[in-house]
Amino acid sequence: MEPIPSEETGLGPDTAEAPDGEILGKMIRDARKEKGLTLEEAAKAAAIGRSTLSKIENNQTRPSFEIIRRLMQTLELETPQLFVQSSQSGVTGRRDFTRTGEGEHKETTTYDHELLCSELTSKRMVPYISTIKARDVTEFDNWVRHQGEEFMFVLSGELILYTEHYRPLRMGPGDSVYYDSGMGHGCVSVSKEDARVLWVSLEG
Amino acid sequence: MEPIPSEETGLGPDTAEAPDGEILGKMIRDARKEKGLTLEEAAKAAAIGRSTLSKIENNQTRPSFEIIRRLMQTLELETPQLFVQSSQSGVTGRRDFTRTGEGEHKETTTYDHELLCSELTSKRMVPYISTIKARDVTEFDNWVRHQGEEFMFVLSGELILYTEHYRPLRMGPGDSVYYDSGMGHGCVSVSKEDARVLWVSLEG
DNA sequence: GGAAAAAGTTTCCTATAGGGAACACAGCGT
DNA sequence: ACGCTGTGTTCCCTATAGGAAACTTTTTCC
Repeated sequence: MEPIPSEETGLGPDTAEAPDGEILGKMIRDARKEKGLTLEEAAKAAAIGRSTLSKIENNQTRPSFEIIRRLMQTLELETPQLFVQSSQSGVTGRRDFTRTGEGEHKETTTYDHELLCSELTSKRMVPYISTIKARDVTEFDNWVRHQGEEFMFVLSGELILYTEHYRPLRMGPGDSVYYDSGMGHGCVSVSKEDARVLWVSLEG
Repeated sequence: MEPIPSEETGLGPDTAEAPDGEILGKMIRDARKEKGLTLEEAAKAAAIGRSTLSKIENNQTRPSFEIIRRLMQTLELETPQLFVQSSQSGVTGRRDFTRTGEGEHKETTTYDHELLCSELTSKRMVPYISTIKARDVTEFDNWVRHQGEEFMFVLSGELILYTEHYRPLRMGPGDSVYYDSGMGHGCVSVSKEDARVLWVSLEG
């Protein structure tokens, strides 16, 4: 296995071609198979015809919204992924790689943040690793809050997550939490060492 | 103030209810008015007929999925809105904790996915840990693609990320990558052991 | 292997989606 | 009043979605 040269950050070629609706059928078939249903079963559950479903899966028809809606429910498909090919995303056709430890750093008194991508403007999510410095805190005072959603995953150390309206939550490596970042929140490392967490933040 | 939920898992009503015939038209008309478009303008922008749009708004037809998709794009309607009424801003004031290893599992031949939250409907991002099973692959065949953006962080193992239009990218623990998930992509573990990665996916 | 059952596809027909164009109905200015 | 323009609705026709059943393929079981 030959070594593959590392490269990049940012730019890639445009994905000029638009993935057409051919994908819809495949997605539905995959979803059905995933649930282990036959055409008959799925069709019945969705109150549509067996043949109709077959045609949809083979992209031989342009199903009505109503039909798709019913299928979505029975197949428990996540809605937005059905709406392929809209893409107003800034990252279209891009890949942005960050080698461990090489992200841009930003330090405060309690945190050391390492940004895990090279630029932010084209991206909707913001991924970074934070080192939470060990310190003694009795009273938690310094709430952070910013409109949006946030996902946090503990890489190492032990920490306590403070969240408004909730009891403090003690977390260890591998634990994770998803929360409304509009709530006040903040972390304290409770281990002797610093704690490291991966954060992914989504505005809005 | 809301009583604080004592347990940390499972929140959000799972209303997969869809707008029935009556509502769909109204939602679309409202959205169009909101943007200050006339039937003519909206129809043209969505590449559909003026009369068709009129009928849809008056619930005099059962539009095809394709038509609705186009309308959604031009009217910039939030997708789930069309399927789920009620419960907007899903995670507001919520926290959803997952203890390590206790997420819901979903297994395929190449992956073992562990979902890092208890439910998805209220959330915009999807966090999960995937174990990429070690296997021998010469020809990479099975592209995954789904509209949106994705962030991936390698927890352990060595793997190669395949991305359309890019050279394969070899990654190790701590490395991460942010990419357009609409590009075909997929991973292969190149270590003897399985590789583990943290994924955060954002649709749309 | 062969028969039977199950799963999936194709055929056929009817109801209707979708678009063009005619129609209706405002406002607005002269 | 009168056109005139811009907006939304209705009519009409063609293409096709959707379902029942016929047909084909795959799987299962003896």
